[in-house]
Amino acid sequence: MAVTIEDVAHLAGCSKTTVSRTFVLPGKVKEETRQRVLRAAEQLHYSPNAIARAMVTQRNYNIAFILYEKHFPITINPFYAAVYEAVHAEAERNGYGVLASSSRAVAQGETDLLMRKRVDGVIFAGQTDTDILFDLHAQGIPVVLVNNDIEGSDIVSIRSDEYGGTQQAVRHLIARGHRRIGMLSGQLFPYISEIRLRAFRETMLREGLPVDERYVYSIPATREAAIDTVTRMLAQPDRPTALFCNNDTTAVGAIKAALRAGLRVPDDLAVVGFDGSSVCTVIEPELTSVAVDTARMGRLAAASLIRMLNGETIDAQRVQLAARLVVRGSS
Amino acid sequence: MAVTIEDVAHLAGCSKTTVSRTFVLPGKVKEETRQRVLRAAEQLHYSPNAIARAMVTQRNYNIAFILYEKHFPITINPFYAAVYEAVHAEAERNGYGVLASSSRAVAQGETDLLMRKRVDGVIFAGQTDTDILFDLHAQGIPVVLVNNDIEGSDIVSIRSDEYGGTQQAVRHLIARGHRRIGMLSGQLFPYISEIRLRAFRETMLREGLPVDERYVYSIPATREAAIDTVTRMLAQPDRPTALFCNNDTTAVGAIKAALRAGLRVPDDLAVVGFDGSSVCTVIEPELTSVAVDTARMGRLAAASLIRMLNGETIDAQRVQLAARLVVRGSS
DNA sequence: ATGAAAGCGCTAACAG
DNA sequence: CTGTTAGCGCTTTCAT
Repeated sequence: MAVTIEDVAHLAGCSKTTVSRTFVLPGKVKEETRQRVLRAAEQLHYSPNAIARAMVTQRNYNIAFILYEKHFPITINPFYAAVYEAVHAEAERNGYGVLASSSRAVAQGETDLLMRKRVDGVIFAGQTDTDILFDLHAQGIPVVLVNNDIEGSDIVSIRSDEYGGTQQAVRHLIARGHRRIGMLSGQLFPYISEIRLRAFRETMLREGLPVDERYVYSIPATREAAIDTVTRMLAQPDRPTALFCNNDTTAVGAIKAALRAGLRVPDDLAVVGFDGSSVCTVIEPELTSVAVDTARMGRLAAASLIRMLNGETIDAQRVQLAARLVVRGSS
Repeated sequence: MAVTIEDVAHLAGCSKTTVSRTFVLPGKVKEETRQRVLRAAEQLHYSPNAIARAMVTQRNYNIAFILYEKHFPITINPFYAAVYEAVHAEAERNGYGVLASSSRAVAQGETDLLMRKRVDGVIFAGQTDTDILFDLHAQGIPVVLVNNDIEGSDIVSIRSDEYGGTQQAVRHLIARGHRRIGMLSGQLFPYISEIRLRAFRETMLREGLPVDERYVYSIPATREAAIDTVTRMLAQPDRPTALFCNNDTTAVGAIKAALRAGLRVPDDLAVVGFDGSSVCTVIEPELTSVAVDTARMGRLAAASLIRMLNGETIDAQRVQLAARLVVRGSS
């Protein structure tokens, strides 16, 4: 039914091997025969069967992008959506396809999804089941971590400067004259939440400002939870004049709560978010946010993985990307 | 290196065939041997190699999701992002992986991405190069269209009720007392834009209201273009009191323009969008929008494709989903 | 109920 | 520079 390498070989009057070579190692074929093969291939609308090729080369040019289930589906999370896009773009540029899935689907006996499909490598974004990680690692399947880090292991990881980003945000608010600054600590996965929270506390302290624990909220990282929390907070007489939120979604919730309470942003309440995701410019006033370079993060993750797939060595095992505060109307 | 079916056969003391059968046709294997094989497989951490399987069955349980380039990357477009998620979920539920790509990548000689990878079927979202479509169709590769329709062909398509949705939106504004209603016609792809524009005009007419052509804008479907356009519109003395926008992105732009001009939404300007995408609840006041059932759209597209892959027949070749106006604060 | 053999379409030694 | 041979790991007739 489908045209195979053999059909092309017949028409071009040569062996399968030569046809194969014209596609894989064009340099090793005489110009004349190469042309003949190419013409035959075109005439027959031949295109090499990647499955058959994968069968023998043991590589199928597909990688998996596994996102921590709480951030799934990808769409819902503007941050990881951006990372995914960058991964996808870099992968496609190198001839790789990307199979996306959630950590839950993977964990549910469907490690098979990874194993069966025989992806060449895997990118884990966000929290990760270490068992699966080591499983893959043991099987020699290259793995790259995004926004996570398994200490003590030699697994490649790409993260951003959580601490420095938070510091910039807090100092910015202080420079704007704020002294009572609260924090919305959305429950992202521990690794991230903890660093941002600690950075907040330490920076406040270092700048000589007290941290009022009544205004440090640990809440689910949803817009709804943020709206509820901030609405209640705004009813307090000595409420903060500024709020640092550990992601954009909760920051948007904070802005909405303030607007609904009839307050002005940033005059009555300044808000800063984290991630620099697409929602920053949807809300009005637009959200000041610590921008993580998600494009670079995804690109680097994919590029590193592909290098490993090619047997090349990785220069940096742990990469930390700079985070940069982008000031907009909300502060 | 990797454990194969043969290793399992040895350990279980049977032939490869029997091992294969325990996984594919468990009913055709004696309970006792089945157990023995299963135990051996588990012990060896065996998992069938999908590539080898694909090689012989000629199916690799991967489908492609091709999005019209102008809507790419998926992230950027909250509408198609939602469709993609639903496609992905339904596919995964059925053991299929999804390879996403843009129509541009596909068109650029890289039809191969589809051909080489030998996906079992393809979903095209938005505008489509008909040549590629017919190419695939000719090769017997099942295809499903989302938000598009090739008239006169027998290609399965899933769309939503553009006309009815628009009608609901316009009537809603009229019911709210608006008489001077403008329209922001973002340049989506022709098929969609035209229907929504025509529906707007016809509904206004039918309701006995004049369409002031000065306030029917055909603009790029971006937030920026919408902000520019609406900012200028608001400077007109006899400006509309309401605006129907043919997608949410431009509607958000309209709201932002009004707020920046110091106007109140919806009191000074009511805004209605189209799509019911995630941005509706990010902006404040939240956006009234014609909700397209993207979840169902994606699910149906994937389900239909998979049915075709299984050789089953499709009940409905052309499906039109109902659209429903969701009223929020912006009107 | 099970096994032997053939083959899916391709690449990779190894010769020539 | 080109061809021959031997698989990659699995499913599928066809026997038994």
